[in-house]
Amino acid sequence: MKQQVESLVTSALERLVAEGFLPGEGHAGVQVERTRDRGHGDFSSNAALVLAKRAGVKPRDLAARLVATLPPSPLIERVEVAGPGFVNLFLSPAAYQVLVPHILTTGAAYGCSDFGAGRRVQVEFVSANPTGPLHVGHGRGAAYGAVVANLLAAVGFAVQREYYVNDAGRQMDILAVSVWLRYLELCGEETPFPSNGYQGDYVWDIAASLHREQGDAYRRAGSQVFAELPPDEPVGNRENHIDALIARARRLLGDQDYRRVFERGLEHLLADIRDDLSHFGVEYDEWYSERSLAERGAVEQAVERLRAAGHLYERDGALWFCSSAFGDEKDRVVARDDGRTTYFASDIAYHLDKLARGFERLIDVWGADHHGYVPRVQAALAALGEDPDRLDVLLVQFASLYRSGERAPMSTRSGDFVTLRQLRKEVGRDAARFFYIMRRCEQHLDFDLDLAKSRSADNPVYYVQYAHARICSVLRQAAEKGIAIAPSPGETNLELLTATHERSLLEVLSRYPEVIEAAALTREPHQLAHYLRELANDFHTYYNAHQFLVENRRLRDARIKLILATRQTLRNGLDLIGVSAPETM
RNA sequence: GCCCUCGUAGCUCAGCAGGACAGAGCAAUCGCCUCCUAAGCGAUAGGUCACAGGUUCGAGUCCUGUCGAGGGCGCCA
Repeated sequence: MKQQVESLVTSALERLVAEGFLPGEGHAGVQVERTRDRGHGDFSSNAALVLAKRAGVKPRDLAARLVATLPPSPLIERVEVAGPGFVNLFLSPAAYQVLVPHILTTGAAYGCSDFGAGRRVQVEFVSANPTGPLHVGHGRGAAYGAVVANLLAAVGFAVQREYYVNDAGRQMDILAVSVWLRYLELCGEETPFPSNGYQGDYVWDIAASLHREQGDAYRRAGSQVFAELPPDEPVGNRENHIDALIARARRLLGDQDYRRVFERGLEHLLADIRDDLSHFGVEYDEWYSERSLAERGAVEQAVERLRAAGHLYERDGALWFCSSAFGDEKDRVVARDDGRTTYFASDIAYHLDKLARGFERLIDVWGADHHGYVPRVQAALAALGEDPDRLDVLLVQFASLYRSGERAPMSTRSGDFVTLRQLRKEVGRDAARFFYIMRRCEQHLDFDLDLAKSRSADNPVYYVQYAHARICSVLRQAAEKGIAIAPSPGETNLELLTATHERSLLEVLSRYPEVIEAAALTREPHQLAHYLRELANDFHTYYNAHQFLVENRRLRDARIKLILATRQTLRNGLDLIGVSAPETM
């Protein structure tokens, strides 16, 4: 609807240019917008204000000229010049009458567009290390990334959803050692547990299943394991201690058995994460292995490309990338003095690989704690001749849980945290999804568990869902009374929708595609959440003000059509957010 | 110290890529079910948009600085 109005204004401007009344250039900043105030019409354009100076005319005179030039359209009832030179456009009732059959015939596709024209976009999100179950912080990234991906798909992009699996690297070794030590305990060995190890109960679970299936196959004497290791904290350095422990485990188990223990931990946690996300309504097209990059030699190649381009140098035995020449605040190491490449090197390779796979645009959803990492990745892309602007990093702030006003603890290493699974079980998937995306992502989120669980009007999830259920209920009533709920075709009877509440509901419904597009392009799912609340509100108000199942057959038909269109729009919006649209509550 | 994000009503937050008198939900006060689910609706009250400059016809929105909150600055991932 907005587009149609926009094109009217644009063609008027083009005519003024053709007539030599306006310069042909410099129309940037000209907008057609929804008005906030009904008194200002439905749409408003600032064109005269923006262009007056260049045209050498007073804004109001230009506005009058613009109004006179506007092509006639059945959409527009009247046009006014207002204030300093705004052009206010009032839509005709007919404009809204076509909307209802449009929504009903478009159905689930209402709000979708071809804006993206099938351009390929990749959204990578969550990508948590498989060293433990997902916690509530990951949940926010999951909900956010999933909805951003849904929104982009809705406006016509070819979206690929990807999870980057950090299955290489030291953290995974620490997990493997943690599992092994728990296993040794189950075998009856007396082994201290490193302060740096993963202490969660899930480590016991993995160790137990290993022990159940393999018996004592991986058993080694505790004294042998810890003989002459550098001391753990508080006496020594816990990093040195655990690194030595990893090396010892490798040596005592041999590469093959060590690998098996390692794989056991990885597979267990990955399966757990997949299952968890799947129940959360988050599905991926690709689980991309970091290890596979290294095994293919992609990391070496990336480093080689940097070297060939002359952006590497050696210092203190390590290999550095001069990222500071590309906007980073300091240079970064890509290969350590022992020759092992860093996580950063893998990440460069990974992003190059994404581009090589043909995505026009890359979206990474990261925790806000990684923000310092953004400039170096973009620096690497720039250094290799890629356009760093093709990578969009969206930083999601942490979420804190509040239960009866108290903040819930969060610490991955100690295993003392609320998991996404627990959250889902406690508040349900719908409430969790909705609450997670209610706030802008760069805003700290205080997740009120009591509110999310409350079955009351205070709870925005129920509020929106209730609007949907209420419509279904009305239709059930109608069916019970033997009233036909199949609406008449086309625009029949819609001219009867003249009440203020009906007009208002129609206006909100007509805005839905604009909301989807704006939310997708700005990557701001919260706009959709707010919109749905507004739509639900308008519906509830209407419900309270008018009876739908009235005696007058034609009016009843019109109203049923209107609430069917409302239900469809609510459904579509909830679906994008990943929240169910219940028929009863 | 340097960098990032944020600072709007008592509380939690919107404010649409600068626009016409600053919005919503809670909480507070007052109303509304012989009627399609009251998990609902209406009304009242409540704000120098942290502060100071600047850009602009026009600033909550853009720029600079100050103050305040959170986060980040490893040959960790």
